[in-house]
Amino acid sequence: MDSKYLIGSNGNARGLAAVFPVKRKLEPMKEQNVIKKPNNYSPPKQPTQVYKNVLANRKTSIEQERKALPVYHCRQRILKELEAHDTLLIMGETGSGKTTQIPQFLMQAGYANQGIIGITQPRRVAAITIAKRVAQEMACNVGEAVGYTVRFEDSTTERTRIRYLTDGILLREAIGDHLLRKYSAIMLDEAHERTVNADVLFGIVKEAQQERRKQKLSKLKLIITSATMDIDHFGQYFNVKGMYLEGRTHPVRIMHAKQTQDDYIHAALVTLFDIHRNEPINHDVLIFLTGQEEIEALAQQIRQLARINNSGPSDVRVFTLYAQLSQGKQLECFMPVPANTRKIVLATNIAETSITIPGIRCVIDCGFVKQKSFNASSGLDLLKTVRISQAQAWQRSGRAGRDAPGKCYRTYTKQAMTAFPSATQPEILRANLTSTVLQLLALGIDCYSFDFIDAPEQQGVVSAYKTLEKLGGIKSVTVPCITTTGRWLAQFPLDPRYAKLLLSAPSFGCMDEMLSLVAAMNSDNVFIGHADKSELASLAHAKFQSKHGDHLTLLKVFATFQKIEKTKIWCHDNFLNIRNLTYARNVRNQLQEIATRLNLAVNSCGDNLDAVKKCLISGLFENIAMLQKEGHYLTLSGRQKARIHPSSVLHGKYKPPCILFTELVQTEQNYLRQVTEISIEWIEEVVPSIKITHK
DNA sequence: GAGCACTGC
Repeated sequence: MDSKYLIGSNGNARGLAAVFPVKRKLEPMKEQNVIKKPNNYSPPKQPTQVYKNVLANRKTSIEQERKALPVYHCRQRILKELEAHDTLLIMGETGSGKTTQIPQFLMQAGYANQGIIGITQPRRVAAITIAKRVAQEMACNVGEAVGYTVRFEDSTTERTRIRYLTDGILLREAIGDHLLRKYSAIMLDEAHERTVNADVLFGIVKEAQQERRKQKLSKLKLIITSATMDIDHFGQYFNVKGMYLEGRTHPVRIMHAKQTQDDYIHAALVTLFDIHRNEPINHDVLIFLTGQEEIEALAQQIRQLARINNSGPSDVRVFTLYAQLSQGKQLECFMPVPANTRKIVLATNIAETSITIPGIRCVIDCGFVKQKSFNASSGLDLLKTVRISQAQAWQRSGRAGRDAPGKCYRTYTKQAMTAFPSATQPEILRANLTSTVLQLLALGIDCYSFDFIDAPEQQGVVSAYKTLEKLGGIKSVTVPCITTTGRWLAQFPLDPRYAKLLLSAPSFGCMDEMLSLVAAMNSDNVFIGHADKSELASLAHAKFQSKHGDHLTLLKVFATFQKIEKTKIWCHDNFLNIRNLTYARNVRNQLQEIATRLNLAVNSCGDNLDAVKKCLISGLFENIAMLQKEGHYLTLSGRQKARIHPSSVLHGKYKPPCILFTELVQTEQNYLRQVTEISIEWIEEVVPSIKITHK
């Protein structure tokens, strides 16, 4: 092996290696943002009877565990601060117990007497598992005093006082009631993740709080919890000072590369084998990489090298971990490995927050991540490998210290890291805003004046308004005003362009088909393409191919899936992703419920599939491209040069003169993903405002 | 003739 990359973990660096222990510094709390004590403050009520019963039933071992949590000792202080201030900002480190304990403190203090306590989470699984844990602590069943609400699943009852929910659900609820009247307290957990939903919620809860004060309604208490990085920003926005909660994690020693590495995969590989030679065999390794292909390739390489080289004292077991992997394969990395074997997990940033693998003592961080961003002027989606942020680097290294002291090897220099952005850019600054803008309008809020913690660029907002105007959802771009159509569009948990497809489908006579297609388009790729089994897979997929293009192919797959009984075997035999198809089924059911509520006729076009294709134009009229004589396509709006993506059924075959596409993505080139042939004449027929200039 | 990170309603 090339020795210039070797890491000497004992400090005698050779090449890449170098030992630079780095301590994470905590910024001292700033006091300038202290809020004044409100004058109309009333002390909370006494504990409810429900809670007294709960206390009586609580098991002592759980009680001991609770007392050991760092947050437990801050109970009085948290309650006191919350009495004095309506908003509380808590910097809670991993393992502080904030998410499970603070809601219980609030309930105990009587905050759940006139309204419930809501805690938002960025992820479904988190909302569910935390609710279950807290129910256990309170010796009740989920759905009694404690419950959760996530999409497709609501465990709460009228008895529920503490409710864990995803931020998306709370945002939906806000559309129904801007003042969030059913809540007496809301905790926005993991605020530093800065999801689009959370960013919008910040503004909404802030306004709800002010408005309730103005209307002399019951108070809305807010607790924002975040990791340490962005705390000043939150402090200024909410006009409060932060409170620090220590965590319970172990120290992680950080090692940076001594020299710049131009091949981070190779650097990771060499580092791994160095760890394997020098570290105790029971220290498991987690390697952060950027994507599926990279992960599978490196996994192969490691397995081979381990076999040939036998370089280490013992064996290795390699696991891969990324979102598209089946549930079963994902769970494999949780299984214990035989003695004298090292567990090596190659993961995307799914292992950064979503999945925690026990036993990890070493992390190798390549310093890159694949990130999606949206360019409003070209309508281009960019999926690029970019540098991670410094915050992300710390998050990754922390994964080595969950169970015991650990080590983190960074395949980039300490110097290089200073050039990394300090925090990941909030998603709202790089997302397509059509959906967000409409949701805000449904709330009666104009995006131009909304109090964003970080306002998106004007251009993105304007282009979102323009799209909404073309969809018939708003009246004017300069002074946007939501229409009845707009209100209907906002009813669907979909991109407004997809929602439009459902609103227009009845008049094309293809609602049944469109419900299925939109549901399927909303789920991730249903086709499984194996590198080693590609011939078998494409043979299986060929059965579903429609000459019209990818949309009707997808529809055929989903329709067959809906009819089949033994879905598991069928999906396996046909190289289809059962998880994504099942998700599509759930989405379809939800969409159909909403359609029924809106009195939309569920009609079917049978074999007249032109109806489906025409209907697609009604929402995706911005996604049309024309074939040029040079052989590439040019998008109608945005005038981008692009080619049909190789994954398309229309790729490499006859090139239709006019196509409709789902997405324009830039990777190495511009690609049109999911395409369908349409007639040029249909465009003006379906959307009269679009004029096609020939040649 | 190339390849898509991660969430969520």
